[in-house]
Amino acid sequence: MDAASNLNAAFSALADPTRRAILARLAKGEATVMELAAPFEMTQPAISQHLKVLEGAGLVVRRVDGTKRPRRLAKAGVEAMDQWLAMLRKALEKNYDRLDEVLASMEKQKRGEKR
Amino acid sequence: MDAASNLNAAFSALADPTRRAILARLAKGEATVMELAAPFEMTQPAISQHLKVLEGAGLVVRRVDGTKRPRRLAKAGVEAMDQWLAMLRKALEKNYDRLDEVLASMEKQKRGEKR
DNA sequence: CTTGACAATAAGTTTTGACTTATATAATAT
DNA sequence: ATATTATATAAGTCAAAACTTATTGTCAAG
Repeated sequence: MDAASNLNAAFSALADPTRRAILARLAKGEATVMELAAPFEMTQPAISQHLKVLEGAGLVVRRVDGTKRPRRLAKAGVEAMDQWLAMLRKALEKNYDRLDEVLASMEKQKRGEKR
Repeated sequence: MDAASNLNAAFSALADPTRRAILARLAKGEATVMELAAPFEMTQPAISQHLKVLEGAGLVVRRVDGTKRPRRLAKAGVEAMDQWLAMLRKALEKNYDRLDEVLASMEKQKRGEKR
């Protein structure tokens, strides 16, 4: 479970639109498998499998409540991706070519911010 | 090219460690295909194919210089992912009441393993 | 103790992805 | 023109992903 494999798992988890939709739903609060499955045309096992992927990526955690297994968002995975993307973002801010630079600073001035 | 398919492409592009390494290299500045291929044991066509994926995701752009086709980072894709992740991050910050965590750890302890 | 609801797992199918080798194109140098 | 360098495309292979249906495990209610 090194950092790279976490990123593999996390980014590839988000590559699937169903899983992004599940996360978006969970961003509103805890939900059971059935609740998560409802909006989709997929079967319940399919959703369970997606959830397994999301858990493996550290993006979601499971709780036990009777026969239910409500899920909620987990910080771990989101933070890992966030940090990696921050690296790219930083590089983009630093390396942009002249044109980008001019355009970017013009944009920023509109908001009263200066780099 | 709607927003969702951009996200599909962008996240799935980042799911591959070779492609993340390519992006990390490009974060240091423009590079040709051969330069990008050098650190890997893969063949040149494999790298060209990875670059095609990255371009499709709007993460990388191509320039023409003689027979060379140097690549550099592009903002578009990074920003799209960034915004999506921001949504999750926000949800996590919002839901980060200690109550959730306390409940979670209580559940965990209560799990007394009865068969 | 049986039943029904909730969820996970198994096994099979079909797409999709990441490579390979071989070949093609395009600009540059000889 | 021909060769060389840089890259792209084509075609095929193999593994992994995303589903499906069928089945199983587990709890809680009657």
